[in-house]
Amino acid sequence: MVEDTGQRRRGLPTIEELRIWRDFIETTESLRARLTSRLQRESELSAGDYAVLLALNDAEKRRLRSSELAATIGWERSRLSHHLGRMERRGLVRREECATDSRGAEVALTAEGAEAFRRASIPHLRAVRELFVDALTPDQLAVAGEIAAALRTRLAAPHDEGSRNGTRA
Amino acid sequence: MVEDTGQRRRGLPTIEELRIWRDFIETTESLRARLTSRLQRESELSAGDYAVLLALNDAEKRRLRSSELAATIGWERSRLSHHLGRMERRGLVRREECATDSRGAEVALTAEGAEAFRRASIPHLRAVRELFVDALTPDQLAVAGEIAAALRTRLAAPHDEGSRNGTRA
DNA sequence: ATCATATGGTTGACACATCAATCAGGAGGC
DNA sequence: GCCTCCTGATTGATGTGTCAACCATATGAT
Repeated sequence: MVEDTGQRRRGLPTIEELRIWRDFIETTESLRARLTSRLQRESELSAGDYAVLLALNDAEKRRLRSSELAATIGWERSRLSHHLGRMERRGLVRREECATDSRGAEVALTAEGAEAFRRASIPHLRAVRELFVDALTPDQLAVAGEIAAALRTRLAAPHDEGSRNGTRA
Repeated sequence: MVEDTGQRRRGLPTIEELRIWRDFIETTESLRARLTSRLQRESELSAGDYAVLLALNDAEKRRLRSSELAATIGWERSRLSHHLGRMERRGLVRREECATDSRGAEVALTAEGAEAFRRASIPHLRAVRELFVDALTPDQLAVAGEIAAALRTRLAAPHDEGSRNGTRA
């Protein structure tokens, strides 16, 4: 752990650090892909659909202003707009105009959307447990939380703008 | 840590476990997004471009059979084919027919592609260091490696097929 | 009231990912 | 040789993500 066969410290990761990085990012990526493909197979919902339905389902009266929804799930408005278009076509949500601000749109969960979410929810959570929670020791799980917090802090730090994104389970 | 305010253990994650999961997946997702947007800004390359260029650059004679390339970076052949089409249009790679198997294609790094990779590489690695390696304590980094290994093992286990995916740094 | 500007949201263009279908060329059996 | 089956790779359709441009309404200054 002191050898440093790689670069002689010039702001670049060592070989070992790089190995960990690649392992880490590829694995989380595979995990995400696996979970979404499973969700898709079992419930005909994409990860995006699930995030939207979850947020709406948790909301008062199962409806949200479009921009609040975007903020909740951490999406750009444009992305949300496109996605809502597709979901609306499938009957999962409905867009209605907002009483208090005529520019605004309210997004409402349809009965069909609520039902789809209900059906998807348990199996999805079970999958999260199987593929993530149960794969780790309690210690590892705790450190996973720490790591997320540390990375998030660094991402939030000034210095490098251009952030965006985030996906919900 | 023993309270378990949530579900009464029925294969579902507890509230706390779910919180960690969401933190974890959202954060890694943001990290990935940030790195790719930075790569894009600094080098006009997407994460996919980088993965392809890296693999080719490491290869003997800077060329690979299409399917070997796919295996190296863990992509489906179809995804790679589409991506190579776009990269070829930009002059980063060249597709040539394979001498030993006339179905096959060989993908070769162009001078332009090699140059683009060279320019992108250092800043990208520096970004990995800043946003990942340096954000973590040595212990956390080590555990990150363990976590990746544990998750990977679970993903590789039989039981749930439908995997695919993986991205390289 | 009028005008500049900010805000909420949509749109279009394009890159990217996944799936199913396709197609050409190898490989083995006969 | 010839037929079947397998394999390497491409294609098209569709869903998804990002960016920049856009439109309409709200808001605040004057």
